[in-house]
Amino acid sequence: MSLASLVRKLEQFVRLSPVDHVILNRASTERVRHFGPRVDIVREGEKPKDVHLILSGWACRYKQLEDGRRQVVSFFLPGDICDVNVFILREMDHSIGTITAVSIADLSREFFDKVAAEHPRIVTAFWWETLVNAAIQREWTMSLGQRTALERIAHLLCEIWLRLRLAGLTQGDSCDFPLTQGDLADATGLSKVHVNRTLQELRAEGLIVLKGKTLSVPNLDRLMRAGLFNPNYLHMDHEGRQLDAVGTPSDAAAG
Amino acid sequence: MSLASLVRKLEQFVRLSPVDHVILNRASTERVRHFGPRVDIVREGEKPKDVHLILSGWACRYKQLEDGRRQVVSFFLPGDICDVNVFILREMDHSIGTITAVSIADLSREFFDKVAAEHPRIVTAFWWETLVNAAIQREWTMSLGQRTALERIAHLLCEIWLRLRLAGLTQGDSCDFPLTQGDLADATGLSKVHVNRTLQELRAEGLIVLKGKTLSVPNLDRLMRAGLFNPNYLHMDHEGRQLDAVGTPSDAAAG
DNA sequence: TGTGCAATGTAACATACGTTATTGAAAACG
DNA sequence: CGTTTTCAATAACGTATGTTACATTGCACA
Repeated sequence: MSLASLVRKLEQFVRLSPVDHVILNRASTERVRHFGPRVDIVREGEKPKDVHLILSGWACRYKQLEDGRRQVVSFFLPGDICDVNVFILREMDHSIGTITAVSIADLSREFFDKVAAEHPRIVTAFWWETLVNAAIQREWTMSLGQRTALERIAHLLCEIWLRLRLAGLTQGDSCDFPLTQGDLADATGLSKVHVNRTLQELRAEGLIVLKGKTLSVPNLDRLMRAGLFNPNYLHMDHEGRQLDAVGTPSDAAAG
Repeated sequence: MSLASLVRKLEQFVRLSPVDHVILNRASTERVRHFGPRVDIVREGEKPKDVHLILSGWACRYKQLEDGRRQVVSFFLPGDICDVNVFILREMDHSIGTITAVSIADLSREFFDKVAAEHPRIVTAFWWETLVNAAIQREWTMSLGQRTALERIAHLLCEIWLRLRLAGLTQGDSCDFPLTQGDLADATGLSKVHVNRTLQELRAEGLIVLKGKTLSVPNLDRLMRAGLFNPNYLHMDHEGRQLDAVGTPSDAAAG
């Protein structure tokens, strides 16, 4: 289904050929699996076999300490690829769990070997994906190390917002937002109670409207300022294309 | 000089051919630069041109907020590669600065293109390096989000210790340790004062001896327990090779 | 071989955030 | 359609860590 999100995202960065499209399309329809919400897709310690492409739904990567302390280390949105080439490692150092119901396509080692040999544009696009994911992880390090609770949450919301927008999953100034306050707590290293307090503060300042499972961001600039958010780490611009162009896919693709 | 550390590290994971050795050797002697301590090698916002291989000395990646808050997001030790393929991005989202005097080799885009086309073993080794760096960044997220000050510092020391040992840079139970308490503070998201308090605590419990620029770890197991350290994320084992084999390079290479 | 600056150490005090507990409101479910 | 469970909200209280300030040590360099 939402192979569209992957292609849209990658094409923001590299122009893919018709053949590239066919390859990606085939890979994402061959071995599809479905999961319910709040379920593990992969567990720490397992041998990684395939690379997972999120077709729909939200998931997360998380780690746990012996005593149960849990940290969400990243979120996966539709169009995200879990870890290009993970299968060269012997075992997973983290788990992947769903937030909502999720559909994934399993991408085999053979698929990546073929891509590496025959589809250089896709290789570049996958490297871009890999480098951006690394940059996101660094930015989370920055957030957890230096940002206050309010800045941290504002920053995370900006990041999710921009990533959803790039994947074509925002409607106007709002989007689906299935994360619970507990999820936000696990991702930001805060307690649930403090996440609650902080969300109220963001609401009180009119920076967000968050109700049910919908988030609205009436003024992205203000939210970005509140979170000391600098979008450079998402590397959404390429070859002179500007961040503002996001949201107008036809223009962007033409660039 | 310390191309040895890179090769030793990579060979822990993939057996490289004699030709691979020649290629790496040439790349790491062609364009070498030297820097003093506490100096920037690359600055946020610049266009990435080359990939940097650390030949000797310690460096770090760091980010800064507008108001000056600074976070070290990773350390580079001899044999580390800064970011395979960064040059596909338009601009750096972080800076790289030296801790000690540092020598680096600049690896060009052409070098990576050539490797990609002709040296599959090196490609695999570079992917391993990339995946391990990602795993380290996730583990830092875990540390900053969930570990207490003492756990955080103990964990970081274990990580550095194992990475140095893999690079062949430990002597018995001690190693060079040029990080100041300020560096540790920037890396762990703690204040300098609290880093000082916490180091005293680690010393008092006999977990570390840290004096001048030398660190000794009399009992790695105990330090690992104090930091809730699980070495799996460093992916130092491969094809049945065990972590214990680290430190006996000839055996390891024979595996 | 001082002399200056950076790094370390210590103390007193401040605070952002955590913990525990309870309640109400939605969802999920049988 | 009630029942159960999860999620959100709020309050009272506790604490790990931050801040400011200053003293001490150690090392680079003149």
